[in-house]
Amino acid sequence: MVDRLGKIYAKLHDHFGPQGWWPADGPFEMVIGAILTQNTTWKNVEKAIASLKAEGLLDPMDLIKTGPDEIQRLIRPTGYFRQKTERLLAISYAIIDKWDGDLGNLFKKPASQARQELLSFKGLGPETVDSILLYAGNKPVFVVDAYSKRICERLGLIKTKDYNELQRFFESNIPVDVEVYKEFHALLVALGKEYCSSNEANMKCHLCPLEADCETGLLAQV
DNA sequence: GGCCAGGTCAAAG
DNA sequence: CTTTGACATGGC
Repeated sequence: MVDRLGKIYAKLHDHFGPQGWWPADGPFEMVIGAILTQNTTWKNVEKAIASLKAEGLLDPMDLIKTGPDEIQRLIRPTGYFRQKTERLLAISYAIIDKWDGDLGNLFKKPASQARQELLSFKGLGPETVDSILLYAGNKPVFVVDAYSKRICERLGLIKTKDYNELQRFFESNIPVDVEVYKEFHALLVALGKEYCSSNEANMKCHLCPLEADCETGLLAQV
């Protein structure tokens, strides 16, 4: 399985090229993006981040000085704007009075401890937290999302839908390397967006190895 | 108009 | 322990 995942990674990298994730100007902006992108297209997140940036609010201290109504208005395009505003404010307060104003202090801790601390926030689940650890903290933590689950299922790589089991599957079958983790996750999203929609009718089956005509597919000979 | 998007939580079954 | 509903906007 180590070998198969390695081949999948190589094929995806050949096909899509380097993804350069996460697109963010600094760790705090990355954290904001991780929260805002929950069940939402990145396109809408870009709008919201641009709005926050235009108001000079991409900083925990400036954010908490702003009224919730104003934040809700600025992030409206990302959906769930009331909940997400709460989450942005909660993490901002934590950065200031728990991590002394610097996310770097969180990332100095062992990954497992930082992970537990982040998971204790309401609204920060495993994917959001692991994205933060990997892309903002450069911790070797593999990020599992809806696409990686679906791709694993359709390729018959592993049956479980459990987050922790899927994460363990990837982490124990690819090299422990932050850059590889980042790139692999981003590549799985790229593949998923194009060829592995949740709606099977939208799948481009010529590239899906589970379909009959997939011999020439991207992953067919893996 | 219906379905989906780089999820998460609380309440049921 | 698994399933379901709520949260919400924008694009196709």
